[in-house]
Formats: sequence, structure tokens, C-alpha cells
Amino acid sequence: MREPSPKQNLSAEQWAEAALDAMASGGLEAVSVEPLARRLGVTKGSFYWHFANRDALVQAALELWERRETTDAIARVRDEPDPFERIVTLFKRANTSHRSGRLYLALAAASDHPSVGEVVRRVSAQRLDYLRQSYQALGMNAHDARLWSTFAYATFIGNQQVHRDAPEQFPSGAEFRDYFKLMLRSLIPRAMPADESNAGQLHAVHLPKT
Amino acid sequence: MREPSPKQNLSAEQWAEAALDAMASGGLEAVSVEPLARRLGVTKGSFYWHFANRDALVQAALELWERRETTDAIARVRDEPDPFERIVTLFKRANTSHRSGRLYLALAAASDHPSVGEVVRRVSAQRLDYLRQSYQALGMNAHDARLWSTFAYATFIGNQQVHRDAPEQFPSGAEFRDYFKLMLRSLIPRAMPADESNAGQLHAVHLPKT
DNA sequence: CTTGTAGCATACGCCGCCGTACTGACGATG
DNA sequence: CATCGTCAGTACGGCGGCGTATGCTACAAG
Repeated sequence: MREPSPKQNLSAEQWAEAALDAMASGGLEAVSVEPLARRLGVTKGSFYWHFANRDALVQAALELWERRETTDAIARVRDEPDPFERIVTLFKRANTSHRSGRLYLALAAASDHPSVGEVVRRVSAQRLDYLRQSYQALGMNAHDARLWSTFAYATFIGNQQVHRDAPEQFPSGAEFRDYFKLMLRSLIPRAMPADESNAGQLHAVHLPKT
Repeated sequence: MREPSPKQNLSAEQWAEAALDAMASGGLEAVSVEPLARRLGVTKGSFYWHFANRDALVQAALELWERRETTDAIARVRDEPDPFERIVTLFKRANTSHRSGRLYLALAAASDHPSVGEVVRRVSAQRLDYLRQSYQALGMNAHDARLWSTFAYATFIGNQQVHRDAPEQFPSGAEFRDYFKLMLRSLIPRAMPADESNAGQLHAVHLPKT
């Protein structure tokens, strides 16, 4: 078939998708050909038709993941003109999409693998850069924007980690709403400083009133 | 020998120590008997003398880790009377001990393993609880202390994660000192709501003067 | 000197996973 | 109908890690 029939690519992407699923639940080591084949109801014969070897599957899964975590993810907030609301949206998304968070943590834990480490670095760098730009759009200078965006991003990631490692301890329900408000107040300054001397005023109100 | 000679336990702990090393660099899967034996200059024959099987080694390593991360770690800050300085010390330690941070992340990534998950949960819970107590000692009520301590702890963990996943992006040198100050200002409130006169005392931020 | 034992080495069988043939079913095309 | 490309099944060899069985050495006790 010369024409790119949609059915052709389906299988290859299904393998990559299944590989991402396996990573999310069992880490990179869980991406093994025969177990994945069993899970998909086929045998290795199918796999080695679509991919040269196991590493090619890992590569394909990584490309799929990178595209989703950068281009696609950012495209979904680019139409938000207000930088404040943009940050809030990113923050909210980071605290709700558990599957995506688990996937990131699993991949980050496997960054010893050279390809994985590369992709994780690129994704992290791009997220950080986008956050930094948003903070600059708030009126912050480059230096402060770098500090604040790193701070905020570390808290994003840390929340996912704590939520996974100590789910009982993590706030939920009404307490989570208070927690979320506290983080927003602390991580997004509302009044920009005229000069750097009164940076302490950025968070004048501290304690949750509720 | 009936008498507990100190030489007896040495080997067993060395195995556990090597297991922790392997975890820190290669995750839980890297704790394999034969590679570890090669690294220690012995063979499996030694291992299966000290341990029943691989899981027993994992268990021993976990116990060693848990003790170090809870009892021992907290004991090193218990003599600090000022809760503010106690939090600063914990924070500073979390941002400097890279090896310990990598170990935590590696173990947390393997919390699918039931024993590992249990220990990670206990360690996280204990750290969070200790932080919460410190915030309460600052004059905070129980509800706020829970929110703030979770916030601070998430940032602890997130910093380790970002430092590992995007080392190029993470602040270093003079920028790190600014970053550290920003986090301290944001994560430890200096003015308590109503009563105490210790606000002025807390206001004096001690900078990490390396 | 004999015996026992602690500690490690050696050799073996087993299993799970990788990768490579080779074969087979099926539809499209000539 | 014969042929070819697509996709999946089957069978095989190899490797690395686990666990066991057994042998070897040093040392202590009697």
C-alpha cells in the first residue's frame, strides 16, 4: 500500500502507548517485550515486525511522551492571555493529572538510561523555561523570574512525589483547597516590586484566614 | 562463638550498605546478588551465607535506611531549641546532601514493591510530622501547620528532583543563595497572627553564609 | 592431631527475557 | 489463480540473574 492508511500506524503507536502504561506502573524495567505482548494479546512476532529491538520501542515511547508533555501540553494554555491565570492553570493541572505525574516520576527515576535522561532534561528545561516566561510576563525581571519559576516548579514536582509517597498525609477535600490557596499566594506574587528592596512585600498576607 | 564479636556483623552490614549504594545509582533492580558480589570482591557463596535470599538483603537495606532517615537524622537537630533554626537546618541539609536525596528518590520510585512502599510511607510520614511539629512550635495552629509543613516538604523533595532531572537549570553559586533566601522567606512565615512577641526575633533571617 | 564450624568458592539447574530464524494467514494486485 | 507485502505465531539459542549443593580453607576447641 502506497497510501498511508490509518490502520498501518495504529499498531506501532499501540505498542508505544502500552510501553508508557508499563512505565507508569512498573518503571522502565517493566517495558519488556514478551510481557507487553501478552498484555496486548499477541506474541513477539508482532513486536519485531514494528520495531528493531526493545530500545526502539523505548525510543518511540519517549518521543510520544515528550511531544505530549511539551508541545501539546503548552498548546492547551497558550490561549490564556493572563500570565497569572496561566500559572494557576498549570499548577492546577499538575495537581490533578495523577497518571501524567506518575509517568514523569517513573521516567525521571530512570534517567540513568542515556536516552531517558536526555528527554527528561529537555522536558524539565522546557517546562521551567515556560514558567519563567510566565513569571516575566507578570512584570518580574529575569533574575527573579528564574528564582520564582524554579521555586514553583519544584513545588509542582514535590507535590506529585508527596502525593504518591505518602498519600495518607497529603491534604484532600476542603483541606486541599486551603493548601492550594496557600501555595498560590506564596508562589505567585500579586504586587510587583518597584525595585528590589521591598521584595519582602510580595507576600504581605501570610496565614490562611479560613 | 557464643560471644557477639564485632567482626560478625560487619559483613552483613557491608552487604546492606552496598545494596543502598546500588539503589542510589541504579534503583531497586540494581540490587542483584551477583553484581553486588563482584563489586565487593566475593562470590554468591558469601551472600547466601549471610542472607536467605535477595529479598532479605533488600529488607536489611531498608531497615538501615529507615533508621538513618528518621531516628538518626532527627537526633541531629533535636538539640536545636529554636524551631525556626531547626527548619532552616533541615532545609539546608535537604539541599546539600545529594547522595541521600538520590537514595530517597530511587526508593520512592520503587514503592510498587510492598516492603519499599511501606518504608517510604513511614519515612515520609515521620518527616512530615516532625516538620509540622516545628511549625506548631513557631506558634502556628494545627491546621495551618499541616498546610505549611506539607508545602515546605514538597519543596524539599521537589528541589532534589529538579536538581537531579535538570541539573543545568538548577540555581548554583550566588544564584542558589538568592534562591535559598527566597524559599526561606516564602516557606517560613515571620509574623505570627496574634499573640507572640517573637515576631521580631523570627524576622532576623540567618543567611547561609558559606 | 582430630573434629567442628564459620566464611567463602565453585558448579549446576532453572527461569525470564532478548533477539533471530522460519513459517503461516490474509488481503491486495497483476 | 499466482504473487507479494503485511502482520502474527512458533521454535530456537543465548544470556544474566536466582537459588542450591557441595567443596575448600582457616581457625578454634578438645
